[in-house]
Amino acid sequence: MQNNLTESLEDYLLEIFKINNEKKIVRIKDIAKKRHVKLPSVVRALDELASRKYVKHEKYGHVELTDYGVEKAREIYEKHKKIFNFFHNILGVDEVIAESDAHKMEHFLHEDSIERLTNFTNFFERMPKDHLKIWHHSFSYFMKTGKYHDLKNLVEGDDMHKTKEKTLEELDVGKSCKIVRVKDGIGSLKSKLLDMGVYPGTTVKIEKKAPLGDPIDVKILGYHLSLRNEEARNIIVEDI
Amino acid sequence: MQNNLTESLEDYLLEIFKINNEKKIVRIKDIAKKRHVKLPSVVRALDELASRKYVKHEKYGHVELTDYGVEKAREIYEKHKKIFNFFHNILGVDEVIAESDAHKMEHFLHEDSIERLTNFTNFFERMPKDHLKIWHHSFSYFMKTGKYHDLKNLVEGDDMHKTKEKTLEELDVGKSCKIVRVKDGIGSLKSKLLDMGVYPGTTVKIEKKAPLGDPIDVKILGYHLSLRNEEARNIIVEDI
DNA sequence: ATAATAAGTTAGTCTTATCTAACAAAGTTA
DNA sequence: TAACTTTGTTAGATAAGACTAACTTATTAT
Repeated sequence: MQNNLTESLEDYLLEIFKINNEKKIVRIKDIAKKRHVKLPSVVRALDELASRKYVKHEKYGHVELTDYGVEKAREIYEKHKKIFNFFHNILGVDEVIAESDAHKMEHFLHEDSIERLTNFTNFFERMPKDHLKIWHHSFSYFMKTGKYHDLKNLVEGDDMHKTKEKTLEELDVGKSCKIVRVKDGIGSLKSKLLDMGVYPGTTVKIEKKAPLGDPIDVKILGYHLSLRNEEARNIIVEDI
Repeated sequence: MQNNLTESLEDYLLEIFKINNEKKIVRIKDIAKKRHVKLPSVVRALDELASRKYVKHEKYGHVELTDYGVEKAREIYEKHKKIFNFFHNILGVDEVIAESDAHKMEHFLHEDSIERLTNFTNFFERMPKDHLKIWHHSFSYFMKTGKYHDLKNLVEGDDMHKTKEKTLEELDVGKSCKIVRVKDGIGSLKSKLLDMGVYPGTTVKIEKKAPLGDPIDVKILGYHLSLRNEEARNIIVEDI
């Protein structure tokens, strides 16, 4: 009957909070399904949460969060989102992986670490496009070569536009373009695209892009596709 | 007798590895002290580790890592260092906090997340000083003001060291300030101002500012002047 | 060299978090 | 409304990881 929650109980609390925001009624079965546990485990956890005043739960009735419970759940949720955003939006970690990593970290990561992570995220997410482009370019150049571009060139844009050939990698979010050709680069990208019916001339739109990393979300022929930088680099495009 | 380690067992293994690198002999007591547990807990853990072939341990004798154990420990240690470096060296999280956060993360953080974190860390740690300075400046300016410096100004390095330097563009409506200098920027701004008798030291007041951009109405020496953003950006000012 | 102290071990307990099996209440359908 | 299905509960088991108490072996100091 102590008052601090274990990781497991925090997970239950958060799950209840999430279900509550989707459906009206929170059922034991739903919680069990989401947490991948059996019903009795949920019941046990609810007893614990109820004894600590985070939830109300009458036998055979539905589950309700107390105000205190909502507050706590929201706190955890905020942490989760901040951590997730950093790993997914900034670092470009795959959505599923970032979810699962953040889900663990949300329980213990020091608030100072989270704050700094958040500052970082904000810095990149609110950055004007031209700034962002330079950082992005500089980073991917570093990843490719281990070197750094001369900054003046970068800012003046010399380096970025001198080659006539534009690749999908360089395209900005929201922009559409036409595929010119696909280089035979990594793996089976070319055949993968051909299978999808993507030929020169097909229009591609950049949906999402992590500031300093993969992946790039694109839309082609109605499909959503997640490309790695190395892949996007092999797709030559032109403006429409 | 399964072969994958729990977080707790990984911690024991890592601790043995660390002690081994400091002292010759690894004693149960040392492990217990480092891990803040009692002796029997260590003995139990060692039994487990021994049954999985990570350590050798004869009754009442000292503890030794197998080659396999060293390999595994080193793996964990590497992860730890990478995560720690990011949080401490890049984000600037306090050493103790970063240690403890990394110590938790090292057990589960997905290798892709770690790789991206590491790339990021390398990108910053190997960055030439002038790049880094700009980056740093840009970030701290963002933290202070929520805004972004003009990149060209940053790269030209004119105002990098004087964090307090503000341009007229950044000043809020109603505020007054003193002109420090005018950069030779666009067109004939500098000479235009000189013609008006505007020299360093002259007081300027922002009269009006359109919500999302140009022009900026200022009052100098009794004149009303309408400046475009690009012009205002070249006028360095300081608070009075 | 032997008594005292330190270090290590064994056995058994506790807590957390899961599970299965058996039972009970709600809800649904014929 | 009675039978069936779904959902929820209770009781008891198991596993991990810690603990205390009691015991054994090693080390040290007189």
